[in-house]
Amino acid sequence: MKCKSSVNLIPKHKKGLWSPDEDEKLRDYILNHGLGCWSSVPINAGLQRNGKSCRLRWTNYLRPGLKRGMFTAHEEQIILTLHSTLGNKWSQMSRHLPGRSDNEIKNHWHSYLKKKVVKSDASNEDSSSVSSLKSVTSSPESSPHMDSLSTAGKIQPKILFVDWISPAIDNSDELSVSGDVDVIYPPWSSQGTTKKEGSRVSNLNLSNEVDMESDLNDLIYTYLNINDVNMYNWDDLYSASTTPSQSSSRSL
DNA sequence: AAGACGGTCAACCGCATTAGT
DNA sequence: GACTAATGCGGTTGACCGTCT
Repeated sequence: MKCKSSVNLIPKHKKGLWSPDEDEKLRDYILNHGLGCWSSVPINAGLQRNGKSCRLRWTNYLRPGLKRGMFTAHEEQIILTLHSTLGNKWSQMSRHLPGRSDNEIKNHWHSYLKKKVVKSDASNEDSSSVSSLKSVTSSPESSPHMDSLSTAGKIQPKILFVDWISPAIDNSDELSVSGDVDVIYPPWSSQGTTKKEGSRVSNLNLSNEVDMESDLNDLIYTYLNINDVNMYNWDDLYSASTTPSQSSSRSL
């Protein structure tokens, strides 16, 4: 945990909005060196920021795979479901919404969803919409997207960031979905760097481990609702995580 | 046209937790 | 076990922008 960095060498830390130049420095540094000690990142990257600020900027804005843009109705439903069971556990929610940062979910909740819920509760306390939401949220495993996922004929995802998979799942090399899925272990992935040495695309044949199924299915269902893959920063992803010949999912 | 107001979002702050010494 | 520093997390702030009056 401790990091032998020369934090004291930093005279003062810049605050406020990030400039494009700063973004580029941070992105270039992480893509080239991977994630290590955040306190040393600004020094090595030539930024007058503290490590905390760099981490936030990376996770909320620069990290490849971030979706950005409007939340879909499905994503909002997931947030409502999770919030009713987890409360204000934004980081836990973000694990169920690949491509969304905890900050993004939190902001969307405070700016929109919270009011929506309040309005809904006030207008129809005994309405079916409220009761249906509560019935959905009584058990995380019984969420509507989980139910519909079990139906046949769904398109399978072709590619997943390892960061989108919970650490619990990633403890095994075998993942519990049917078919082939490309799991990407990019150099910035804390989960992937040690196990896969980064910069690899692993084409995994997935097995049927029941105890892992629900979490991964949840994740995949979310993925299936992504309509426009171009909203992802695929260029950054592939340039950093693969060599051109390895991009088996390039056709996505 | 311009000021007020409200909504959104990026970023900061402070506390809690984790992990090394 | 105590101390210390790094990191994670949630709450809050402030800048910006669009709409309203």
